[in-house]
Formats: sequence, C-alpha cells, structure tokens
Amino acid sequence: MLSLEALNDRQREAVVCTEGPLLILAGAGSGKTRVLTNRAAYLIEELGVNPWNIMAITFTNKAAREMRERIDEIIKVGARDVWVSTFHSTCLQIMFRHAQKLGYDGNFEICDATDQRSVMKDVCKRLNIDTKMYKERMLLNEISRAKDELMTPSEYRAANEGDYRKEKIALVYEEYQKTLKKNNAMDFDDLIMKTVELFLAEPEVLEYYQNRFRYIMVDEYQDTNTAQFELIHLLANKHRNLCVVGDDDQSIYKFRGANIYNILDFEKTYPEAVVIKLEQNYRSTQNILNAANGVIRNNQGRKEKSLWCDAAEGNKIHFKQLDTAASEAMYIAEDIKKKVSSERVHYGDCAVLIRTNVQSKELEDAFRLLQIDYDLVKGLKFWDTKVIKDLTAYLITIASGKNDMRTARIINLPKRGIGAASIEKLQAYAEMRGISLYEACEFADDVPGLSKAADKIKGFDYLIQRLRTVMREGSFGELLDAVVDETEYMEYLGNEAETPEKYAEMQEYIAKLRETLTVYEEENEQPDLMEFMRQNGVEGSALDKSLDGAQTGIGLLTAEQEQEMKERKVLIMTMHNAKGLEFPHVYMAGMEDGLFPSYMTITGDDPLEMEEERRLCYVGITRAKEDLTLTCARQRMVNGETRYSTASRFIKEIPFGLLDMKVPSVKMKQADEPNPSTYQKAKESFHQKPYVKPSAVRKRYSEGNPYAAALKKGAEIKTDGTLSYDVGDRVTHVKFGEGKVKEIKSGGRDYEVTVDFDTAGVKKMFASFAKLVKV
DNA sequence: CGCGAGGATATTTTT
DNA sequence: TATCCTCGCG
Repeated sequence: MLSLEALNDRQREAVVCTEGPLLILAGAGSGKTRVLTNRAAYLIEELGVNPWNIMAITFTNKAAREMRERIDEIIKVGARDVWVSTFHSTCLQIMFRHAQKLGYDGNFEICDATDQRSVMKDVCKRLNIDTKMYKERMLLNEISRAKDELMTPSEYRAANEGDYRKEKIALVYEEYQKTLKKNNAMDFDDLIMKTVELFLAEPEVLEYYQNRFRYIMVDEYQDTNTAQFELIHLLANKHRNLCVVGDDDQSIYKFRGANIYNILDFEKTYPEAVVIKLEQNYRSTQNILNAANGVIRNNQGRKEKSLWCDAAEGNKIHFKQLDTAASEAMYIAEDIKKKVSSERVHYGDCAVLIRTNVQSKELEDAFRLLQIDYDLVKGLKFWDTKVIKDLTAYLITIASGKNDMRTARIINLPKRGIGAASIEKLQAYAEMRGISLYEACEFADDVPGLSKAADKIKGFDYLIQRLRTVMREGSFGELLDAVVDETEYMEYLGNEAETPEKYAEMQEYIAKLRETLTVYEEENEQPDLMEFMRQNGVEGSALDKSLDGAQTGIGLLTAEQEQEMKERKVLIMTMHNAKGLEFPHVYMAGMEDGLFPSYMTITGDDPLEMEEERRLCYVGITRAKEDLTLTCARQRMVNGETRYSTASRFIKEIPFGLLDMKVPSVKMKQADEPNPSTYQKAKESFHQKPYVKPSAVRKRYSEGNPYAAALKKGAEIKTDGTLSYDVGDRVTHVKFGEGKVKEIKSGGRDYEVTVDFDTAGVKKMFASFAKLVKV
C-alpha cells in the first residue's frame, strides 16, 4: 500500500516530484529504496501512469530483485509491468531484438570474464604481443575503460596518436573486438556500448524506447559510467522524466569506470533539475554517523551534506591496535564471541569488513579456531565457477555448436589427447571453411597435419552426437547426467580437487545446476537450452537466491534453512562488497596506512584517489547500525614480506571524542594495553625511528636484482631505524628511477618521503617499502 | 601430450 | 606467503 504519511518531508517531496529531471541525493541509510518504490506506486496509483511506462534501473541483480519485491508489495495491480532491471540485463534484452541491425547474429552470446581472458590470450598470441610488457589483465582493463567511455578502437587510436604504447593497445582492442564479433559474442561492456550505438544509428528504435520508458529511475547513480550515462540520457531525452538517486560520497567504483561527475554535474546537464537531499539516517547511532561525517568532510569535491538521526548517541567507536594481523583477527573473533555469549547478539549480526581479499585468511583462521560460524562473501559467483563453466560449455556445444569459445574449453576436458597444437590446426581449418570449431570436428580427417589427434577429435564429435540424442529424447536433467557420466567428469574432478571439501563443494554445484535446469524446464512451455544459458549467463536472476547456498558451501537446503544459516554466521567481506548492506556490529579490520588507504593511493600523486579511498571508508563506517570497531596491526605479512604500519589516517579523521580511548593521541598510543611488555614495545616503537627487520631487507634483495648491490651497501632503512638518505640527497627507486628527496616526514613508525623524480615527477611514499637507495 | 618444478606477481570488481 | 603461469623434460 502506498502511504505518503509514513515518509518524512523530504522523502515525500521526492515521491511526488514526478515530472522533469530530479536528483535525489540520498545519504547512507536514508531510505532511498523506499522513496524509489513509493515513487513508482505514486505514479501508478495516484497519477494513473501505465506501469508499462515506468523503468527502474539498478546495477546488480540483487538490487533489481529487491526493488521488484518491494514494488510488488506496495502496488496491487500492474506491478509486474514496471520495468525493473539492471543496466546490463536491459541492454541485453534490447540487443536481442535489434542485434542484427548492428551486424550481430540474433543469437549472440555473452562473453564473461573468463572468456574475455581466453580471447585476449589468443589475440596477444596472434599479434605477437609481449605479455610481459602488456599484461592481458591490463589490456582488458584498458579496453573496458575505453568502452565505458564509448570509444571505438579507431576512436581510441585517434585519441592516443603518438603514444606508442596506447597505439599498440588500440591494435589489440581492434583485434579483440574482431574476435568477439567473429564468435558472435559481446562482453559486458559491449552490451551497454552497442545499445547506445544502436540508439544513435536507429532513431526510430530509440524513439520506441523513449515512448515506452516515460518515467525513468536510476539507482546508485554515482556509479554510472559515461556509457550508462549516455544510455539513460538518450532514453530520457524525450520526456525528461528522469529521476536519479545516488550519493556522491559513496562513489567507490572509479577503477571500474564510474564517473562521479555524472552525479556532481547533474544540474549542469539538466538545468531545470530539482534537487532533494535525504539526510536523515534511519540506520545508525549518532556516534557512528558523526564518525562518518568526520571522515568524509575531508573530501573536497563533493556535494555538501550531513547525516543526522533521531537515534541515541550509542556506543563509542572502538579502536584497537594489535601487534600482528593474526592477533588482530583473534581480537575480533574473541570480541564477537564475547558479545554473542553475554549480549543478545547473534553471529549473523556481525560483519568484518576488509580492504583486500587476502586479509580474510587470518580472520578465517581465528574464526575456525574459536569455532565461530562464518561466511566468506566471495567475488566468484556460481556461474563463474569452473565446474559450472565446464558443464555449461558442454551444454552449449551440444545445443548449438556454434560457439568456439565454449567448444575450445571442453574439446580436451577431461583430457582426451587433443592438444593445443591440434586445436590450432582445427581452428585454422574451420576458419578456412567458414565453419565453427565444433563443426570442423566432423572433418578431422581432412585437416592437414592432424595425425593421431584426428581420431581423438572424431571421438569428441561422436561424444557430442551421442549427447545430442540424449538431449532430443530426455530431459535437461538427464542430459546433464549423461554429460557428467559419458565424460567421466566426476573422476576428472576427483583429480582436480585438492581437498575432499572442495570435491564435495563441486558436487553441490553440479546438483544445483541440475536443479536449476529442471526448474527451468518445468516452468517453460518451450524449454530451450540456449535460452536458458542466455538468461542465466547474464541474469542469474531468480536463481541467485537458491544458488547462494551452493556458493557459500551451505549446501542443498531450502531457502528458509539457508536464510537461517546465514543469520547465524559472521560475514567477512570487502568494503566494496558491503555497499548497500547493514549490520548491527561492524568490524573494520586492517585500518592501517598502506593498506587502507592503500599503498598505491598514498604513493600515487592523484589526490582524487585518496578521496575515493576515503569514500570507501565512509561506506564501511556507515554499514554499522549499533556498534563499530576499528582495528589495525602494527605488523602484517604482505606479499610474503613483513610490513610495518601505523594506524590509518582515516582513524585520525574521526573526532577524537567519538573513540573509546582514554588518552587523546594522534599517534594512537595504547591507552589500555593489558600486557606491559607489549605496551612497552608499542610505546618505544612510537618514539623510535621506523624499524625494518634486517632479514626482511636482506631477503628481498638477494641475487638477481639489479639493485641488490646498491641495496647491500645502503638499504633504505638501516637496522638502527634511521634512514640512509636525507633531504637533498639523490636516490633511486626501482620503478620511478632517480630523483631528489624533497621532504622527509616522520609519521610515527615510518617515514613519509617526498621525492621529485627526474622522469616520474613528485611522489610521496613510505620509507619502509619505497625501496629508495641513496646514489 | 602431460606433468611438475620454478618463476613471476600481488587492490578494490555490481555485469 | 599463496597462486597462477610458463617452460622444459619425460
């Protein structure tokens, strides 16, 4: 039921402001989903707008699903007709209808991260790219950024003329694009970019969608990239009823192409725009909000706003500095255990937020030791799992046989004696005849240069033929069984899995896939394997929920059981993954300079990077409802080396009174260190010069390193903790070359050194890992 | 072709 | 320290 009374003034304003461009600046926990869903309800129920004309667009399937559910709850009739979808899913649907207009087969496929990598590998080999100089990952990233900016290969080349490196990348981009096209495939970025292309090339198609989507709402607008901006801009350009919701302070995906100026400059793009700020927070205590405000206010380029709430002051923010990452993890584990046994707290009320995935290891160890149920929220999704990718590759080859990427994946999996060389010959033959890789298998005997392998390839062909019979005669579930059976896939997995647990997990994945297939088959009048793949490859959609279990290893339980289990588990996840979530008890671990903000950010010369990192911190803090604990370690293993760090600068940005420390100190001296010897050590360390374990220095510069000789005679920090260079000295850096030391600042345990490099410019870095050598 | 040893490498990642 | 990838040998 639509209920305007239940909203606060600002929220209500946003709901009833339906005509023209509207920017809703929604602070963390200010009820933006509520506004969005009620706005849809208002449009339909009060203004009589046809649900068919309303579009709500999100980034994640999860967000779309949630919005869908909540719209269903408040709207009685027509809720299903509201277009609630992600950017990618929206574009996918549009592209399926119009792909031919851009020269793609209507049955094109989505190429995911794994496929992208293999395509890129191929491209590099063909172009003779030195993958030491041009890393595949970096190339893909660069291409992805170009697509985010709607740059075609030729535009990319034109924009970077004269830059040898970038011109080379342009070449790769071009070839990569050709390869995708040849495979009738698009990557995720293409979906958006090609849709924009389509709209620009076919005005009547654009107009159709403009008329269809008369009211557009965009969630998480601060995360949009240029391509997404353009897409929305085009769609909204006719009726201009565009409502965007976002929070510039929560923009944390610049590295992925998000353009914060989309939200910052919204009023420039739409001068007639109405701006509404939602600043009342319904999630956290006053102390937590003040801490968040204290941190974020250090950013320059942002829309001024300040969160407030009616809630009580609440607990102080806890801060604890430990000696090692392991003791930090133990501290958190023990603290959670203590809360659970003495207060009315469940494991599921707690979340540990980390900056990088590697930090999870110590936490997991600690939780296991104390027998605390936990779940690691991993980046890897069900459909990206190797097992699932293998089996779906089989299914796709069986169903269509036109996708070379899938065929190449399984033609020799499990190993059946078809090596890379044979596949290459087969591929060349297929290209010559203009047929697909799989289709070429039939003619293995005609392929020049294939001796023994020809029989093996024909064997593979027979296998697929047999399985095709099964597909025609049986259910999808039976087909999957047959695939697993005939390929002896389980035996293959048995060799593949390092542990029994891993093996069991894989079995569960397969069972889930079977279940999903069966459900699909039962629910659809004309079940089609390719359609199934398409739906799930990008959408995941309705399946995510049940698949979460398999993903996290909970297993084959009902949805309710899984939910129950989740509630009983502490979650460990990156701060990026935590966006949009909330927990009564939040721990932010690894709050150290060099880790968070990351070393890259500190040494890099872009102040915007630091602002982004600070926003991430803001996101982390605002996840907490009742209780927030910040921890850090003085010493931590990073990339196989012991790294020493001080407390994060972000902690120092939190107004001191909000922290539960007794002694005010910028240096985060330990106020309540129980162990006198540890306390003594800590105290000394703060007053001492930075200390780097001699062995660590020596180990790193063993033979083979061109700098080893130089370092042996004068490593960056001497064993007594003083620096081997001073302001004015000339030093060398492994990456940046030679430069002159401009400034040395003592920051507690470490030195922050500013160097003006001859070629790389001015850089700030920490002495303990900058590897500077006096020359 | 398949395996294993050794080398390089190392943020964050909705789709 | 862990993982991923390559290269060389059997």
